[in-house]
Amino acid sequence: MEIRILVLIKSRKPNLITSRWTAYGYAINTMDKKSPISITLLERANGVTIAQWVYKTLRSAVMNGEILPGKALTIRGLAHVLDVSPMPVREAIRQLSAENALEINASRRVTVPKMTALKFNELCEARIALEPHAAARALPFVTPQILEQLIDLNQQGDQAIADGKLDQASPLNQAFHRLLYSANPHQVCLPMIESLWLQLGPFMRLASSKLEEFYLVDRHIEALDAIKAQDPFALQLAIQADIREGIAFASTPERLQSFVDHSNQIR
Amino acid sequence: MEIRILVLIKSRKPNLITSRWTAYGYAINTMDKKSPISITLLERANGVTIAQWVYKTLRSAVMNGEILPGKALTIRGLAHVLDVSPMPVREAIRQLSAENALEINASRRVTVPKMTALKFNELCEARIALEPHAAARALPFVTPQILEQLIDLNQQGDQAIADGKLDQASPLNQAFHRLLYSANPHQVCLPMIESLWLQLGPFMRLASSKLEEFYLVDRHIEALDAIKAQDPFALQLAIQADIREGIAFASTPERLQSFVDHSNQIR
DNA sequence: TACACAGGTTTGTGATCACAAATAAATGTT
DNA sequence: AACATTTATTTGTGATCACAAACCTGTGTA
Repeated sequence: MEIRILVLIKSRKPNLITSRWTAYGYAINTMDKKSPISITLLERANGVTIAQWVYKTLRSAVMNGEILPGKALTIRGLAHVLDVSPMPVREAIRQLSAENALEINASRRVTVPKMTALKFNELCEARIALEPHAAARALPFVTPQILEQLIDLNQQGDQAIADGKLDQASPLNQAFHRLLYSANPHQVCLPMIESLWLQLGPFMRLASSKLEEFYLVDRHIEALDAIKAQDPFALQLAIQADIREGIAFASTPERLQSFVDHSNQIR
Repeated sequence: MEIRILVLIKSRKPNLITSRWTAYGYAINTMDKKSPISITLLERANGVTIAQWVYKTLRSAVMNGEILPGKALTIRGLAHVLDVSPMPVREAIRQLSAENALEINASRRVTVPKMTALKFNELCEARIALEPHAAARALPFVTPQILEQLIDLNQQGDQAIADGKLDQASPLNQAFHRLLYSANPHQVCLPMIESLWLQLGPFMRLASSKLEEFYLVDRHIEALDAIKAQDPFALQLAIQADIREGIAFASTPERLQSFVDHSNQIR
């Protein structure tokens, strides 16, 4: 049962009436006091444990910027939203914090980390240190079949952009990179690269929401050419250029700072 | 109570007597049937949660090669050894597997991953891609105080080697690198680098146990000189050389393979 | 001797509960 | 009106339990 009434209540948050008594539309039912977290639920495949499903769901929510940086997440709150017990949520949170996708502060509160301009630079430079390397190490293992899949993914990405389906472009871009790097059967960099993507993801999403027009560019053609030519150096250059141009919206420190402010200001 | 008797028992493992009945010194007490996992317990600092303590303890056990690659770990078994409930062990295992220090196979069995020659190469090349980069990014932030601490750590390391305390050398070497990289206040690479160390750790320990004499060399002097000169390129070269020489015991594919075989053969 | 099968046991998973710490809210004081 | 204090609530942590799946081990069969 939920009763919504307009009532004068005390609060620390100053308002127009007095500094102590403010008008609020307040739900008596304590259930509604909980902060309005809403995340898109993924489909739960067969044979997947609840903990894994919670992990993937939370991961995609973070990646897509559905959880605002700085917002406190609670185990019970998430468990309630996801309609599971707190147990799998605990494990998922622990796993995500190990990947630096979530932050656990000293008093054990869980948040999506806030972005700073300097941290953004560090993350991008780390990508540039790792991804061209991973690409070059994978190059000898790219079979014609994989090359074909890469070409296909690239075309899908171009098509998505042409159709204005910008929300599909980023996952397709990631799929392109992931497929290339994982051609290497002894790949050890991919988890680290995914962690970097995960840390950049929410910011990219929130920042791009500020752009009226968001021109997506990539250097996949050059990368594919380098693969065909089995030229590791050209491939590294293409991947590096691809990364740098993907963050061109932060071309100057001032623009980057304005995006950072924007992504942290949203309430 | 433990009773050890020599008894003929059936077993799948063929032996000299018949293929089905073998002689075993067998402990009747079922408690002793459990695999003999023994790990050194770390001290539990004040205010540290049990889960964190379990995490650190397991982490150091993996790093020091106390748990043999391929050996199945059970939550209850570890909980019994560590004298805690299964709950914190679950969280620690989940965290370590997210850092690729432990492997969870399809049927949810937890093991320390086995090393292969190719994976070893990948891990080392990943270190070389990341660590010089992290060093160069940290260089502008190395204060005179940090430089002093680095010099001190280097001397401690040299002293440990001179005193034959080889078990102290590796942690001191890691501390040197860690301190350098973490001079950068916006460091994002360190968790990834630590993950690489963690994956290499058990193998390095098991491999070095095969060496009668294990000459430890480092290029810390060159690194310190480069820091003093604020020369990022020289620093990168020094770190790269430091890493490469640290794995010189695997100088040829054949030698590496023999170490891999050895580290996986131990029972 | 090799393989399949059946039993008993162990194991991971997920739910629930108790408790102390942390947070939030209300009250008191200046 | 601002700050300190008390009270109430929420929260993370860790323990215990139930259950199904996986595993081990001995037995039967070809």
